[in-house]
Amino acid sequence: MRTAPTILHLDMDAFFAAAEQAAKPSLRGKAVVVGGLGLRGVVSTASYEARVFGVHSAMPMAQARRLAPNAAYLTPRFTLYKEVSEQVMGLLGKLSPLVEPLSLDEAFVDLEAGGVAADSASARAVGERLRADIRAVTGLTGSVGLAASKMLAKIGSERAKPDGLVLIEPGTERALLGPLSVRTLPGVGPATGDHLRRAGITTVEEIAGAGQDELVRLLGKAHGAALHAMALARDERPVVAERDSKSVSVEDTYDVDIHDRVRVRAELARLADRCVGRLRGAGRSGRTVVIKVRRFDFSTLTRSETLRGPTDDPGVIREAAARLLEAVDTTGGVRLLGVGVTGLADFTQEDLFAQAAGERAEAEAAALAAAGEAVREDEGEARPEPVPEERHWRAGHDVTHLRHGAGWVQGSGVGRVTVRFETPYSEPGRVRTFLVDDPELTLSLPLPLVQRPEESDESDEAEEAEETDQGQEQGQGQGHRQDLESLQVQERDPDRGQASSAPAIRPNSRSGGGSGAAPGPSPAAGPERSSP
DNA sequence: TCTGGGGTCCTCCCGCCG
DNA sequence: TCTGCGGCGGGAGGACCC
Repeated sequence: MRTAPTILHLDMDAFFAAAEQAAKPSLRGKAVVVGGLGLRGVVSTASYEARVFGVHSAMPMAQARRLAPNAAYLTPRFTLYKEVSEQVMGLLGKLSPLVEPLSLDEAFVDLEAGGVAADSASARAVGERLRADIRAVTGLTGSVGLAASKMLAKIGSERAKPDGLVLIEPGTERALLGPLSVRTLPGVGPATGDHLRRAGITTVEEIAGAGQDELVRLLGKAHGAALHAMALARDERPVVAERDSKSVSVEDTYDVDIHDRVRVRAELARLADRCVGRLRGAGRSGRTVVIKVRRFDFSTLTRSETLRGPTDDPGVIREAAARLLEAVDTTGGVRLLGVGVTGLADFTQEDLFAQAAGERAEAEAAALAAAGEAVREDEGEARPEPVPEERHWRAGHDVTHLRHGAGWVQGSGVGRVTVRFETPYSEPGRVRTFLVDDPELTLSLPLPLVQRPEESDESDEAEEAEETDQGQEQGQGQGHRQDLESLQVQERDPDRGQASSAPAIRPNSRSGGGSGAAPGPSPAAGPERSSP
């Protein structure tokens, strides 16, 4: 048990939403909600301004829209978040060789392994410097918790939010934890919380008082014992820098339930191919194939099959998934399908054969590899993507217009796309509306949130890059050019602008696509949010 | 109101085997 | 030959986390 607060937990504040606000000057200080905009989407992150209305993570998007109709609704831009995350993780890496990322916006750092003196003043100084560095490098704020264990460091950062630092002095842990809700402890979710409540246990000190035997009786061996230890502030889990993943899976929720069995089979095959793509991308293979089916009534079932050896062969995984589906009743419709692989290895059954059987088998393995390549080419064809990805005007995504410069998609629908022209370094910009197949409009890469001095002429470069893409874009756009005569370029006052209120039309039926709602300014949000 | 996607870990059950 | 038992792997589901 450590006696000094040498474990640091960093949690970026409302990460996705904050990154969007940094990228889009017109959204700063406004309610911003990032998540799936499809019919069955949920909220990934809500800005603090949106939380005032009761919007929070994991809430159904439809409910969020009712609570905060004037918020800006954006689809996630993982490219941007990953870039910012890498910058942040880079800063953490300077503190210690022992950094355990939990997600894009959260990590533990073992300061002791980084040679930081084991006293509160040193830890606090490191934490404050980190927060300043994060702000300077990314323009965003993060909250820091410092304590002698992971659990307490995490509780610390939670209490520090937003934009703060909390150090839990060794010796004060029990007093701090005691009155807190059982839900504060990691591993206590809605079900366990209910379970404990029915047993008359609602606070951490009541867990501690109940005794380990009672906890084990209530929750089972592993969970009960772990929870009792946590309640006594005992948490010896080390910071682990690298972890091999143990499974790879992909899943899709459909806007409308699928009833057609043939379509279910086709979707499952498509998911199997995507899963193999991810598996191969990670250089892994797997032995157990799992399918997941969520039915119309939200009941979820999984079926799995363990193969004789690990494989990354799309044909094998597709066939296994198809076999597993045969045992599942899908009458009534399915809302979600998934394919996963567990029992991961760094070699395949084919590799083993090759090793064991010498040259002849090696030749076979080569043939198999060639077959794999062929299938990979098939994957592209098999994917039903009649509309090129580039022409999906997803709310929040960056675009460049030949004449108007850099901006982002504010919304789209009925053949129009509304763009606000501004960059992370500009003043709030103006809004203009174009036809969705306007050849002068192209998707572009996210700009860094903080302008680096040597990149001051970056926007020019970005425009040049987009111009190179222009030819392709035009070619792709020819097929579905329509109602050119109705082209209208609408200009709006940047402060009062409201994007088209036309009904949302999703350019493609798969989740993740979609038209954004108009992120008009939300008058109620402003005054209620005092800047930190 | 209507519930994403990608994971991890745990528990329970069952059949097989010695 | 039958039965009981423990270990183990596989399969299914639940809970939780970000």
